[in-house]
Amino acid sequence: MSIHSLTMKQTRTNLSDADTRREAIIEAALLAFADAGFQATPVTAVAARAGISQAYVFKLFPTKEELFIAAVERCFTRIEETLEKSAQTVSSGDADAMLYAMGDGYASLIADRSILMIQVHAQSASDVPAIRATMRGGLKRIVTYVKQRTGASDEAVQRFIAFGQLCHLITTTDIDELGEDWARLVARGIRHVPAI
Amino acid sequence: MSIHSLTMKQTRTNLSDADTRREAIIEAALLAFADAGFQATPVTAVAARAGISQAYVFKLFPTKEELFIAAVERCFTRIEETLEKSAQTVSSGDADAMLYAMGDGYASLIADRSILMIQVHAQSASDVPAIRATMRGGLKRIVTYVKQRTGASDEAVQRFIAFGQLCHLITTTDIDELGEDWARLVARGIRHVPAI
DNA sequence: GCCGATAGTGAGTATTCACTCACTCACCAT
DNA sequence: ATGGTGAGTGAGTGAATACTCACTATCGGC
Repeated sequence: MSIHSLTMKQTRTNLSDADTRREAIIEAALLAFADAGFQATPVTAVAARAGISQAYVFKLFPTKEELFIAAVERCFTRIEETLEKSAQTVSSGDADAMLYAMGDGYASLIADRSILMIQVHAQSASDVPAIRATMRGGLKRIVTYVKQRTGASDEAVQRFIAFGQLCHLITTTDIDELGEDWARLVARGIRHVPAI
Repeated sequence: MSIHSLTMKQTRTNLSDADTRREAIIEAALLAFADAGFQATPVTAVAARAGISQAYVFKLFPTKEELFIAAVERCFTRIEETLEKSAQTVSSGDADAMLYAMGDGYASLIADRSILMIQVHAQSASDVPAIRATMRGGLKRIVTYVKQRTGASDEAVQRFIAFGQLCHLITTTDIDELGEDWARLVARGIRHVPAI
């Protein structure tokens, strides 16, 4: 695929249209699957969002599973980009400050829910081997990246991941919109950047 | 319903009473839904597990949604029971020791995966309002129970919940069966009681 | 023995959806 | 102009499945 686009590059003035379409479809899939999950989202919903016929989606992604996996992979890529951006706002010495900044960055990334929900849905669909493998791969990327980039202790990194998961629980249950004491306890210290 | 079963209690032969069947169905639902989630589990699977016709399952639980919710509720009940049992093994003064014991108890409860997976699936299906409400109710029960019973600080209770969520991630991705460094970092200190 | 009620089911129906296929169209090199 | 290639689609198909209904079986009480 990449070889193909490379060899084509000289003869074509325009970039390959199929790759552009793939992009559009992945972005549409990210949003569509985030809404209702792997099983409950028909690929017609993805196609409609991308403004493309369902048949062509299947030509580019032969199965719904591959389509979903592409969306999950994209989600992890976006998380890494966000963490890196946060890291750059902090001097490279202070591990805790960098972890904190990354936490902030992640909190605002998931403010629009789709990045968060894709992960929750992928976790739920992880009885499908390829999906579980993708989740494992994504987690590995993030953990090793955070550990190396911040140089924080194992405990701190583990805590970082654990509180990320807590964010997911808070959002899926909507408890941050609840005024009750127990809810404030759970959501304490979790930052919110309201979605625009 | 309970009045009825009381008056009927003396007599029985071939047919069982509806409450017994409800019980059997909820237990079957717990296992069946844990396998594949709300959307991907047909209620025929629940019926088959309970050894009952699908039509009768629908007579007792008018919609699949209600059936799933019953399973989720049962899951939270079982968690509470387990936490209480753990609490009783520890003297009532030491909040940290009690939280620790509860963590242990929870870890062995979710060793068989079904209690854990139901929660993950429920989280994923939480765009269904009634399911989200059930999750919120269950979380409320657990948080308020743990806080009151242990008397631990808000921070400690929040951490307890966060690391529970981390357990879910570890299990769904199977990373505890991985020898790699990053995986050990994430799973460090999480206890495992192997399923029998 | 029969009656009223409760337990229980076989055989549907209507719909949704993953995936397929035969086809058209736009473009470009010869 | 022509033929070849890749982008793109309309119209299916077959299987799965949530839910229904008309029906039978079993029971306790009289």
